[in-house]
Amino acid sequence: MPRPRSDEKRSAILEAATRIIVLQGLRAPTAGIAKEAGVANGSLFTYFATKTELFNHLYLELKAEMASATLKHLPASAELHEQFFHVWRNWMNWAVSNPQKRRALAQLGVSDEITSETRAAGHKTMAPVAELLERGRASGPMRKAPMGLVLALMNSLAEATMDFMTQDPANAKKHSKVGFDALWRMLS
Amino acid sequence: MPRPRSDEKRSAILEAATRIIVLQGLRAPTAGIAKEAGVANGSLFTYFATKTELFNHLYLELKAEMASATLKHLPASAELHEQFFHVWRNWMNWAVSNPQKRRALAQLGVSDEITSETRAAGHKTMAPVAELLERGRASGPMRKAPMGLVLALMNSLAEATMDFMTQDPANAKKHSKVGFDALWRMLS
DNA sequence: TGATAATGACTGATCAGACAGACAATATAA
DNA sequence: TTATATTGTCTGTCTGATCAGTCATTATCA
Repeated sequence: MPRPRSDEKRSAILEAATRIIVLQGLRAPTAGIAKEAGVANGSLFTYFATKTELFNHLYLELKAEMASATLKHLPASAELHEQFFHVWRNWMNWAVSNPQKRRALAQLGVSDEITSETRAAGHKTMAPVAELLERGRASGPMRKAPMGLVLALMNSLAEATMDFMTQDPANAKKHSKVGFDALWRMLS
Repeated sequence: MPRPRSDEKRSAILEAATRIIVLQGLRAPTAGIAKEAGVANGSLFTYFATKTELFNHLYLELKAEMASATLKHLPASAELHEQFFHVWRNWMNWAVSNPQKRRALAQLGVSDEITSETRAAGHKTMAPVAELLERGRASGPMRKAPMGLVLALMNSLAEATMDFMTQDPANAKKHSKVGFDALWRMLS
């Protein structure tokens, strides 16, 4: 039997890619990613057949991690407003605590190297948040608006709030509150 | 006098760049942009010293055009709500009527080839909208929130609404209304 | 004719991915 | 147990393709 394919190296490559993407963008040479991961240039291609495949895996991994953090300890039986705020706070906390991962995710999300399948899979991970939103608007002024639009509006508020928190971390908590209140006013 | 450097060719290059960026992204070869503009690839560099300079000029040009369209026929003496809605409608109309320019602008906006000077100049063109927003929030629940955050939130709602309108043009007008009402609820 | 604009073949640099062999880990045979 | 064969992973040098920008030459004006 040969040496087993190491999951640690796989992770090392994904983490290295995150760091390098933040510093150099998606145009960064694969050689740099491999070096940062402490792996030979050619080895990278034994884990991911192409650069594009690496990017797609990284996108999904980051998206899934974000969703997982966002949904942690969701109080299933609480008031909707409280559930929503819990999710929002988790979401914002993840963003401020992981600015690099978020930056990389943003770059990947804009790139056309990410396939629509990967995007779809990524959206799926946030489905529980969409459900929450669905309940939130059901009785409010947006009850007749298309769900897709409402989702897009919420997402955009979240992203804008995260940007602002990251840029001014000292007042992050206040900004998070402002963002959430804005969202809630929008919904009800 | 020598032959004057043609403004028409300059514009042709900028328009060609817009089209090519939409189709191929910012990595598109300059040769392709030159060809699309009906100009030799070397000539491109008599108008713009580097690819980066071309991108910066294009960014500003597009931003300025958007601002100009947005502020057209602003009814200076009307109610704030009406002024605001007027601006919003112009803004959304420009976006739906110029999806390519908007796409190109989005790609440029995310790129790190655009300098902070260029960005600052771009923001300046939308300053009147910022003023309007300033008045809009002055009496509402966001009166104590940082202006930068309020601006970012408005922008994010606008972008999300534009995306949705572009994606479903048949109902663009309805979506525009939903977006604006959401913004207004957020502000007051 | 003198001055600048325009041209397009060319170059030097860059990089994704290929490839041929090295190596670690086991399996088998005596 | 020791020696050898077999396996698939890992390596890092190499290559073919790509592209931004150059430059010697030509075209176009006053």
